[in-house]
Amino acid sequence: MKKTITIHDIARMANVSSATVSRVLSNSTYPVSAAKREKILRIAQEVNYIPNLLGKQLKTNTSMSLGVIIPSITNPFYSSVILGIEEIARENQYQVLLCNSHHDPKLEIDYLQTIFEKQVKGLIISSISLDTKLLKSFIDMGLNVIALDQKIDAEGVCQIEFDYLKGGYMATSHLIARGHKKIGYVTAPLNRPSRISIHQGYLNAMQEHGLEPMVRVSEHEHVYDGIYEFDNGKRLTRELLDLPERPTAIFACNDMTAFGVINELANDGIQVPEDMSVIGFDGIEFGKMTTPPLTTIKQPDYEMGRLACKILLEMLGGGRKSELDMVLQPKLVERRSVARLGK
Amino acid sequence: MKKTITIHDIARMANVSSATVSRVLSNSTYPVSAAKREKILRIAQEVNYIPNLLGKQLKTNTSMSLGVIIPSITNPFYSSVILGIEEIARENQYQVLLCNSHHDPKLEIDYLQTIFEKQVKGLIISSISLDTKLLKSFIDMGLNVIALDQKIDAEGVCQIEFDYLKGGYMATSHLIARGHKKIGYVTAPLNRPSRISIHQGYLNAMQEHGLEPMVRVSEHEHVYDGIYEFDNGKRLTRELLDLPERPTAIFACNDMTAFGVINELANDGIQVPEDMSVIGFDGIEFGKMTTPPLTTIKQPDYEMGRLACKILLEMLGGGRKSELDMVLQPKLVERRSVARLGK
DNA sequence: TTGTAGGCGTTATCAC
DNA sequence: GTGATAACGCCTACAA
Repeated sequence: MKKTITIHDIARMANVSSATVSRVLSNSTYPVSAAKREKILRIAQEVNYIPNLLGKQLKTNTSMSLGVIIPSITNPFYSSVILGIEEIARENQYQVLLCNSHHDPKLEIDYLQTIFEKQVKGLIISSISLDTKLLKSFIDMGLNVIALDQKIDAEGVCQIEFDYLKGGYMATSHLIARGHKKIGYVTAPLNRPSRISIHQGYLNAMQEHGLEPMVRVSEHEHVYDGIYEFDNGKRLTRELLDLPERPTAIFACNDMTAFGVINELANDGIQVPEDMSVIGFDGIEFGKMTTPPLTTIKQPDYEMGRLACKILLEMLGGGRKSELDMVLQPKLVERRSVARLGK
Repeated sequence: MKKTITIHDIARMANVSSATVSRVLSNSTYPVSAAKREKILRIAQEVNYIPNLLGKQLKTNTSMSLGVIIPSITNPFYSSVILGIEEIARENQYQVLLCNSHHDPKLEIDYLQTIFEKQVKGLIISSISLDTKLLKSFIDMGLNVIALDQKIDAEGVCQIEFDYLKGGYMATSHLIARGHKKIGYVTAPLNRPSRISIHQGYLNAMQEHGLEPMVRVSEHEHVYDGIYEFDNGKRLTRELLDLPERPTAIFACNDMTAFGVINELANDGIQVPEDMSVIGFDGIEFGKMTTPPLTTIKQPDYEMGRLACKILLEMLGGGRKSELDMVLQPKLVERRSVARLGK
């Protein structure tokens, strides 16, 4: 294993001081004679010099890394978010430290701590459980944080939220506009702000049209997991089908759940959208690949990641320190799982 | 913004030397009197001391980070791999630096360089394009690398491969065992070892039973992307359906492509598995959620990630430096997209 | 334009 | 047990 080469080695070989080498090799604007510059560059090349960023970072007190804490990377919504984050980070020479919290508050805290110890100055986090006191203390010590998707009630964090209420309202209104009156809503437990809002949006739309809500909520979840959502969709749909008066359309709190709905319907020989309309929520890529493709409410995942990272980098650059909050808007994506009633 | 506190500050406050503080706070086994230890711990607690890992890492020449370079996190296969990696990493106090290469050789090199400059000593990479000379030089300088899924021809890298040939053979044999004789194979371009192997496995099985291959290959891909695969599946299925003699079963080179196959069939009113059997390859989670659930060949993604990380950590721990290569085995996952012919 | 020297925060080697 | 002190590799006043 080769010995690693430092600027001092190069300085010796080039008969200059390590300061000069540093100035050349760190692309500083500091003036260095063309001859020496060229010589240093040549030697660095020859000996295959690799800078040790730890030294630089210790000195300058910057780690070119960003922390990202999300529940789970296998959730396609979050993997798109990360893709967006990482893309912007890369363009700015930053790298991403990935942390899957699994919604575990203890893990979140551990990650937060380690990240900060590594002198990471920027964090994007989607959390519902984080101790805001702790977060606040890190912010006081210079951490810049962006709360994604899930609101965090702490001063100084920039919020990028999503209008779940409007999304729920939009989905329901779409079904109503298509002539549906008996519209079922199936949802995971109402134990998160986002879920509560979607549900409320549904209720608002129904009430506005004098329609009777038909809601089915699954019991408390233990693990967050795609198959869990899928099974929820199946089970709750079963309940809806067993009703004396079945709905003509089902709205699911997320796309995975909607896949479960469609599956259960298919098992019963019920055609979508001919016999039953289905609408989801999230707009994950896989919705395009189901049969039929899923009509849904799009939450801009990839764009959300890009935006979050851009803002974070601005904050790091000393730009806007001001609290900037924003609410991203839902968008209806019409595919083929919703039919006009009585067509 | 508060001033950050160092061990020297604590040393001053406790009337001890910074060496003693370091010994206590870094959990060294070095003997320190109980009284001082207790005092130092108390003060550190009071002033909310946060160690600066950059200092430690510079001194000890270790960054507790691992690099992971994969094509794209939005590919569910890779997101499962990453989940596995990150889990094991976390259990060992390591963190993951995530890099999406999009199969771009230039990006891969950039990432590799940066990672190494950050003094990362362990890398897990899935690449088909990496310059092995460069990689070799990093290995010589102390980088430990594990090639995942895609073989890298460089001395000193540990390979964790997957038996694609056997997988392709298994899928085809399964269809044959179910009574199918006219079996179509649809695939993305045969420009990667893995794809070539699956294809070959198919050919082997067909030949072994004296069956005539029916292969459809899509033209060169530009972007790697789920929808691209899906569309491939649709288009190639179309070709198969337009044949004078249609197949009774279709084998797709991956699950996303298989979803496209199923979709195109459904658009034609062809029922799966009643009118046509379909089998995929990968075993991603979503295969459980389609209608019908997709029979497929499982490639152990999550377990692969865990295994890779475990081995990497062993290498880092100075354990096995020996070249250890392994080939993970495929597994048939029977769900409901394959029917026995003439049942 | 160049070099000297000090320091970033930590650990490790020595003496005591 | 404990404390100076010297690194680790780099940057950056400041002086020349």
